Amino acid sequence: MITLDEQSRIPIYEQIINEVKRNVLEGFLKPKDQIPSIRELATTLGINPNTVKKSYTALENQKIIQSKSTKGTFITAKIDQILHETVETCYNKIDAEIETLENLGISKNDILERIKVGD
Amino acid sequence: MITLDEQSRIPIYEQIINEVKRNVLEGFLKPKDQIPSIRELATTLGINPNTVKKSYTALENQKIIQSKSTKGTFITAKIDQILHETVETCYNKIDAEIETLENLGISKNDILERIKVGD
DNA sequence: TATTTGTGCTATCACAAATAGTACAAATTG
DNA sequence: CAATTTGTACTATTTGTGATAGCACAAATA
Repeated sequence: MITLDEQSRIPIYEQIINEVKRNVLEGFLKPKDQIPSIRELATTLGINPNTVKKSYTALENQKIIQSKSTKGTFITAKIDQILHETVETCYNKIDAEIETLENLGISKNDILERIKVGD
Repeated sequence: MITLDEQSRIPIYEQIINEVKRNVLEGFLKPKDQIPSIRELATTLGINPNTVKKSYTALENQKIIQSKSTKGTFITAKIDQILHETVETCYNKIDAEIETLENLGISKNDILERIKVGD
């Protein structure tokens, strides 16, 4: 299931890219699975087909999907392929925030304690 | 010192806002300190004065600076005023990334271990 | 034959960011 | 006094990106 966040600063076409990756990661999509056609997804999301096409082209360049003329578009990436980069990106963002907090004078122990208890 | 990241998706006027706050947080700027005039900062950064003005107006609305006609612009906020919101924002971002990682099947313990050793 | 698929292309719109330029009043400086 | 610098205010324009609109084509399918 692909959903969009209208408020986000992230453009729609990038959100679609992220959503497809998320669906693979969560096991909703597996290799050889067919994803919605450009026109169908555009209709579902209430957006223009060209916007979906832009996402699909990018995903194809990243070897995550493969489009076959007159057939449809299919998943090629395995979970592992996407997992690593996603996890790394997450940790990088966390590290950056921690660095900011440390620069504000907060000790790493305090930060870890606060993170441990959660929100 | 105010610097910009050309590549960032964050607009220049927002980057300036963040930079002023950062300088206060790091102790480079204190209450009553004068910050560069609109025209001067614009020249330094190689941008349009109107862009700087937009940032200063926003900062003034947030009670972080105060502009005095013909005098200049001055810091009013104390560190504490900005600290709380900044820290909260950081933790919120971290929490969001952790949630993503947990959704990918990584245990909180694993995440904390990875964070503990750092980058 | 009609439909659906991906693909490709051009043109256009919409919006926000940023720029350009001008002008004014008030204070400072020389 | 004259020149400069300050913030302020305003309009118009440019720019870049995202998104839309619309058309057309070839190939496979039903």
